Amino acid sequence: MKHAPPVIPRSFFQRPAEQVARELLGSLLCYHHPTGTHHRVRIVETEAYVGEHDLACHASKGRTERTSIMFGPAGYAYVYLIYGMYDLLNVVTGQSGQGQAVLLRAAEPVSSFPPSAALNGPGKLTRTLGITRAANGLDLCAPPLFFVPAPPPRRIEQTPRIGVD
DNA sequence: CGCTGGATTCGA
DNA sequence: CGAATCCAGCGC
Repeated sequence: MKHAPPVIPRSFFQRPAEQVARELLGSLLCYHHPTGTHHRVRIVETEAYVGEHDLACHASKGRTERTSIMFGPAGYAYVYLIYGMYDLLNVVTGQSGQGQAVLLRAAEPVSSFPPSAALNGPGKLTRTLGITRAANGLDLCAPPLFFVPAPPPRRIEQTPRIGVD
């Protein structure tokens, strides 16, 4: 017998960042931490960074060592350190060479989390899950870090860009 | 090789 | 509103 693997396939990410950002809402993010613990959270906020013509996108400054992952194939993690204290987690989207990515801005607990667990912010999300730049370049279509399909929220809000001019 | 600023968060 | 704190990117 066959069970459809409960993992969002790479083809899902090989589409425009804006669309992926929207449809990723409600999905579950699973992370098997090296220490053995594993987390499951529900994605509730994302933001699209649409390649070289998007001035807010790191890829717009040209392809460099750091941003090269964003120009690679979709479905991989682009994690980088911001302001020296927070790691932000992105998913590469679109086709190779476009430099698109979707930033995971916030989530909410699915399984039992300590009360102190804060997931409401791109920096706090990665801090709580224990994701660091060591996860940069990871394949997000297979363990230890992957997404599971789940019903989307009833209502989707769209707000202006956050944290950039 | 030194300087600068950033997709954030917290506290006053 | 400003500080905390790291390092990629760029200029000399």
